[in-house]
Amino acid sequence: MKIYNSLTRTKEDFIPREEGKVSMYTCGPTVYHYAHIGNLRSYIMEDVLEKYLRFTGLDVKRVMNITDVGHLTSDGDTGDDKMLKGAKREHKTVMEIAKFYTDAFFADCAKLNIKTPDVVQPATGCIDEFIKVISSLIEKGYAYEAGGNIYFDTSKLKQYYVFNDFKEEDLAVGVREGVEEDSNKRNKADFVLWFTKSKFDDQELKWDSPWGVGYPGWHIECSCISMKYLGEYLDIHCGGIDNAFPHHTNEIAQSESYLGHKWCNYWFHVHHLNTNSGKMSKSSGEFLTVSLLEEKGYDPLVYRFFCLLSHYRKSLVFSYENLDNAAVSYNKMIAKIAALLKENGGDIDKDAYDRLMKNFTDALDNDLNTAQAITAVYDVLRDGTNAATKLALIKEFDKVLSIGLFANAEKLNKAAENADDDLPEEVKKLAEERKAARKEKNFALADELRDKITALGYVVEETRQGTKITKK
RNA sequence: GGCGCUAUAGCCAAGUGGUAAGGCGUAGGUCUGCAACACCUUGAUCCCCAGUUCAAAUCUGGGUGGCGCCUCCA
Repeated sequence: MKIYNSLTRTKEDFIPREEGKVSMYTCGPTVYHYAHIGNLRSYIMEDVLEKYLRFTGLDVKRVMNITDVGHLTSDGDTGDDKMLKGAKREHKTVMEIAKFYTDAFFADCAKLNIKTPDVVQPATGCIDEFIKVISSLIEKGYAYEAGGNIYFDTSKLKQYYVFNDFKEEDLAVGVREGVEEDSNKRNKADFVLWFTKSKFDDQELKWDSPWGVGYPGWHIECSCISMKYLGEYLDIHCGGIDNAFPHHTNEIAQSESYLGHKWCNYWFHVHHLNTNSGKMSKSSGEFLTVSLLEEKGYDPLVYRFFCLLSHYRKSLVFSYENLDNAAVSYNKMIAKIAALLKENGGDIDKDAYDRLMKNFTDALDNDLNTAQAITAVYDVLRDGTNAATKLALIKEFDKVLSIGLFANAEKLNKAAENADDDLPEEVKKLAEERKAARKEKNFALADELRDKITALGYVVEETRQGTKITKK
């Protein structure tokens, strides 16, 4: 499989360090609010990556952190603590907030068929590891104390900017409103490993450390949690593109300084979901969550399908028009599969199976081209081979795509079978009358009766199998 | 200001040097009392300019537009 590596900025053959095994790390959510569907795009694409690696026979171990320690809006002693802000907003303790939104996050993932990683580790459970690594970095001369906080000294590195060709003097510090430069730093790019000074007197989560009571910086948790569960070497690190700098850059700085050797070989970055006005964020525009989409009548899997329709390294624009487009395509696809399920029968045609399977694997082997993989599903549906072969392929595809191709098609068929049973007596009666009217070719009456049924909230359609009445 | 990504039909989108996949929509048709469904048919020389090449949407250089990052962000 070829995969684009942000570190080398080229597509490379993916070769795990240990044959047959893959260690994979994902930056998890900060649990101070619901995840919006832009956040979830990354997790969907990473889920496809993980499942495809497994599909090709690799044994994947995937670890994800949960950020339940407050992040400041800047390394300077300014801004707000996100966890604390969330807690205040909802009159709960920080730990209650973390628990609530962690559960909410995994509930959303479940609706989107995102597999829970093998290890999920909240940052607050690894304070000892953080202290151990920070102590070692100080010993090795990569970190220093200033103004009560511990900072990483980026001037000690041969190359700090690994993903971008930033020049230190060109960095616009404080480019955002409300972000001030921290005068304790020796170098512009230095970052905090451990805080003891905070303007938040009521900071709930604090731990004792060799440097005083405080809490960890933003970046240290991912390095430590990864090393704790996956060891000194990592095959793939995933995350949103906005984390490439500074978060991932800092992770590399810390981890490699601590380990004394290269840490992670492949960096997989998912690009953003945008709205017409730019990047989707929690602070501006409509706050789009999975629950909101459900309220509006969309199956969460339609959103997953929508994401799969585009490449993970391209920014994707979300609009209801585009989602509707995806929903129509998705439902038609499901309907076709439902029809195949009724045919079934026949033996699997090995040649056709291999040929059509190749379309699918070729697509995903090429830097996880999911749009092409969806086309491979259409290739199957359109092909002249028998239903058994098609269904076998689709079942395999969906192990990776996870868009409920089989499950929803079966559901559709079952719903069609039981449709009549669920109808209210009133509707059934009108339907019988209409059937009789049609038989007598009294179409005026039939149309009148159809209008009555429609008025009760049902849709009447003549299919090739007979009259179908469904709830609107 | 610096750095990075990107630009394909009405919309979404693939394409990684050999003459533009697929999906949605549109229009026309077949079928059925009508409608819907289904099925068939229907569309672009690829932002602009220059260059390399027998050959470029695909490579190079220069523009222009969009998006992102530059210490909250997936």
